[in-house]
Amino acid sequence: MTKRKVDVAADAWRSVIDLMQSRKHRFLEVAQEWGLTPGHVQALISLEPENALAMGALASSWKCDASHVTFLVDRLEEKGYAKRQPAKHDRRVKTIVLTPAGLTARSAILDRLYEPPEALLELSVAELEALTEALTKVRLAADRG
Amino acid sequence: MTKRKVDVAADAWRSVIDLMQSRKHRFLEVAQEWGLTPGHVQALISLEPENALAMGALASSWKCDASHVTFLVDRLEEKGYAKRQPAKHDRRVKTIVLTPAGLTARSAILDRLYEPPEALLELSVAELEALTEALTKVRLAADRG
DNA sequence: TATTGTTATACTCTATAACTATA
DNA sequence: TATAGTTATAGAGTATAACAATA
Repeated sequence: MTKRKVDVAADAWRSVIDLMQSRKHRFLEVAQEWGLTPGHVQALISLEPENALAMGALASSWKCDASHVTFLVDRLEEKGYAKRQPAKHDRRVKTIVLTPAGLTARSAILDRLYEPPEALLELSVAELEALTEALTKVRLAADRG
Repeated sequence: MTKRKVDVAADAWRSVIDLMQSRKHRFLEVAQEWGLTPGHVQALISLEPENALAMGALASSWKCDASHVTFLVDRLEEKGYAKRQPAKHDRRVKTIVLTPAGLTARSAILDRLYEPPEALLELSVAELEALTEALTKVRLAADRG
């Protein structure tokens, strides 16, 4: 008896989840290294240098209340990682841009988060390439859907 | 010029992280469906039926303070999903066991969490099997390390 | 006296509601 | 009057410290 594709997919997905679960402390760890809360790390890394957003847009993107965006951005501003920039066309709107220090911190944090587990090196280069290709394909499909 | 293995591994890991990122809302969603906080869901699914632990052991496992374990277990007990069982050998120690309702809830929640994204079906069965095999290998290596 | 777990309390994170400034 | 963001405030979640019961 052969498995149906959905069951094979379920096995594969379960392996992804279980692997992530075993690494879930990493995020908290990185936040502590930088003296930030996990929420502030999440905020900092989602501030894209080439696509500065306004407070309101951040609230939607982060799926939280506008008042909480104020709270998060306040701390990032205190840390010198971001600053509010009133928009030219409408002075109510404030765009959040990363400072040079913020850019540096953000990319250092991303490096730490993307740091692969040692165990990944047990795979061959061919297996690693196949893995990347497969998961990228899935993510692109997910983004479309 | 060919890439070094560590760089290929970094690409692979990044693809895992990015994929998970795109699904991070799922956990919160499931928690809401069950009228639980994410913390309580995390607690419930980590209570293994075949390996009941005491409060103190849960505090280490969950990397939180003992007083917070009290808080979490209180809610699970109120919901009827778990109960405290004073240990025979030392009546200070309380072992937390899942009730029948807790067992049912736990496995239903796990089913929801393990539910694969539609997009995974874009991969062939062979690709899915390779994915599972590779990630399982990594996780086993990580557990050893 | 030392240890397991709880209670009292305070601090952090997050949301809701009232407010200010601009449009 | 409506909208962008902030301030005041209250509710969860989490920790620290003092405590009770048992060892």
